[in-house]
Amino acid sequence: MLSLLSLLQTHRYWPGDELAARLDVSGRTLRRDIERLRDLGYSVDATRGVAGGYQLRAGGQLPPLLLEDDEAVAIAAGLRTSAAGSVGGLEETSVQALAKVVALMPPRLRRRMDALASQTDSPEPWSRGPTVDAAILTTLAQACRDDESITFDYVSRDADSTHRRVEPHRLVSLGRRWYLVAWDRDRQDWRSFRVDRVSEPGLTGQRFRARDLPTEDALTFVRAGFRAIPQRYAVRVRVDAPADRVSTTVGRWGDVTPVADDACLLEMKVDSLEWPVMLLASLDAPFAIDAPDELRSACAAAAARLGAAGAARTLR
Amino acid sequence: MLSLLSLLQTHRYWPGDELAARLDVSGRTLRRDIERLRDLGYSVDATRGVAGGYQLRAGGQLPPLLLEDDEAVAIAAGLRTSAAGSVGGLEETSVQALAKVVALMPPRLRRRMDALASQTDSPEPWSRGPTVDAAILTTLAQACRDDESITFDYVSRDADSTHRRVEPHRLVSLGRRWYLVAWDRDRQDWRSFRVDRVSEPGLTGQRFRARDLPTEDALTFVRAGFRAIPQRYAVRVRVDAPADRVSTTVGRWGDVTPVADDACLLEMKVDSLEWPVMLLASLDAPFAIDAPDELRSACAAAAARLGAAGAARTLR
DNA sequence: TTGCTTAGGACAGGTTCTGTCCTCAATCGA
DNA sequence: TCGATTGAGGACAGAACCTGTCCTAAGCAA
Repeated sequence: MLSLLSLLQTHRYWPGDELAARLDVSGRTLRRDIERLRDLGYSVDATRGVAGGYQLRAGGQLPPLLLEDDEAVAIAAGLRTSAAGSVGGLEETSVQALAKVVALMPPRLRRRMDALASQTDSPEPWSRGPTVDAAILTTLAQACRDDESITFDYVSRDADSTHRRVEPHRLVSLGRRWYLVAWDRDRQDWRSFRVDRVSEPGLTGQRFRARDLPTEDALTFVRAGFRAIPQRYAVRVRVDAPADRVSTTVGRWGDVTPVADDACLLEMKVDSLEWPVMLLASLDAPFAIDAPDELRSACAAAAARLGAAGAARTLR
Repeated sequence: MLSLLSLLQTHRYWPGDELAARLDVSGRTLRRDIERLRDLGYSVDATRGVAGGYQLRAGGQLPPLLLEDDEAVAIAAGLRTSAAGSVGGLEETSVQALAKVVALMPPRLRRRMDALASQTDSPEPWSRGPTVDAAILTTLAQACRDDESITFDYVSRDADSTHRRVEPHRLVSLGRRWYLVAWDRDRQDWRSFRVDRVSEPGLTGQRFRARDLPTEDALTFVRAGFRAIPQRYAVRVRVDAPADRVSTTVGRWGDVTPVADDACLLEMKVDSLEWPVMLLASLDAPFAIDAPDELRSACAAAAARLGAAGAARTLR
């Protein structure tokens, strides 16, 4: 029946006798198998008459997906970018799905995926959060899923590097960073680890019995460990352009509030002024900076460089 | 056996008697079923002895993937971003995979996916090519796969809008744009359509017999229809910073060639100067513009705006 | 060495599947 | 309207397969 399901997925439309020939069964048996698929919840439509046939429709449940090699690699690549945050709100699910796909990938597809990753630039080179290696994320996700203890090197905030042996519980995406909530075997206590500071994760092959978290869930645990550190710069700039035009460029990385027909207030919270400078440079509109002072300095410096570039030709 | 496969995919490790209990079969039958899966090409590893059990390994082929609802939505979202070009070289495969996943998605998951897409910003708001609606791409991909004729509205280069009835052949990704190669029924000839100019695509339910292209493949056909239009601006800028530092920011959208220890040549081909201006503004390094003249003007204009912003505080 | 797990053969009994034959019904084109 | 072509599905005989039971063998960790 997997063969039948596989055939139905590769092509939308199949005349019954063609399917039967492919599966080397009689027409009656083919109709019985179709009926069995339907009983299992798959939606197989049929058309009688001239040019009749069968087709698998989206039904009550997603059937097992039978993927070509290239498709599997594309799925893994897409999930990697989602796990990196390009699709807000799906990071954790993307990592789970990626772990599942990667765990089952034949080695030759795994190598193609890795080769692709190594020659793919990050879609957002000025990353808003630290870059997290998708391979590390995937390994951690697998360990969480399988209740398998792991070891890794960890660099904490005060730059000490330690070797850790932990029982991973859950991965949490919070504020553009990934955290691993795990039981630290050496410290005999729960810890929350920034994934961007994790390196050389290794599966140990040892399984453990999952422990109860001291908090209601992993997200709560991670938050409890926070001292609320506001982002470094709160940018406020008045831009003399319509809000919708500015929004188009800013995207989801800032808030744009109309203050007049052709003026708006742009607010951003950032750790680096690089991106607001880039943004303001590209807006073909006058603007006035309300805060912070550092942004004015950065703009002045950029203006000097851009101005000097304009002048350079004149001297030739 | 799908139940067994499903269980093996959800968790790495299963003792045999636990699996047997879950499936409500005897241990012997469980071992027979495992053997059948192995005969079908799945790699099921087993460990005897204390803490023994079964686990599904990546083997010679990717097994059918059994996905949770959230995982399917994450896969679709990731494929959408890949189809949009965030992962170079996989656009066509991503669209194919997306078409397959979407075709089989139960309506409730389809709605969740659409809802997510409508509230997701493009990962690159300053798109290098025209934005292509992933839903349109998916519809076109399905029609290509199923040899089903479609209709759509089309705005050609000279802004005429026409209604078309075509037999789609192939989607081609070329130079950051998507093209549909199809047989136009009304004009009785092959045509290549820019997907960003397609709207309201509709499946007709009518299948057709695939025709032979007049060229060797669809890519050749699309290229034959090109007048080679060079991109509008060829940017050449000398930057007084190390090449690797500049590369980090530029990513794959420009070429960076070292010309000295702490200087390099940046070359980009763009249709809009917006992005080079942004880039140069954010580089904390002096630079000299070799070409084009328009970039100097744009930098001077940006410098004026950024400079004015710096001056605004002084007046307060 | 012992206990715990998987591996797999032999067997009886029961269950399911298959192909054949057939009627019925829907669809499409002439 | 009619004929051809497709799917739907019942009845039947025969074959094939599956299951659980019982058992021995083997690998692994304590």
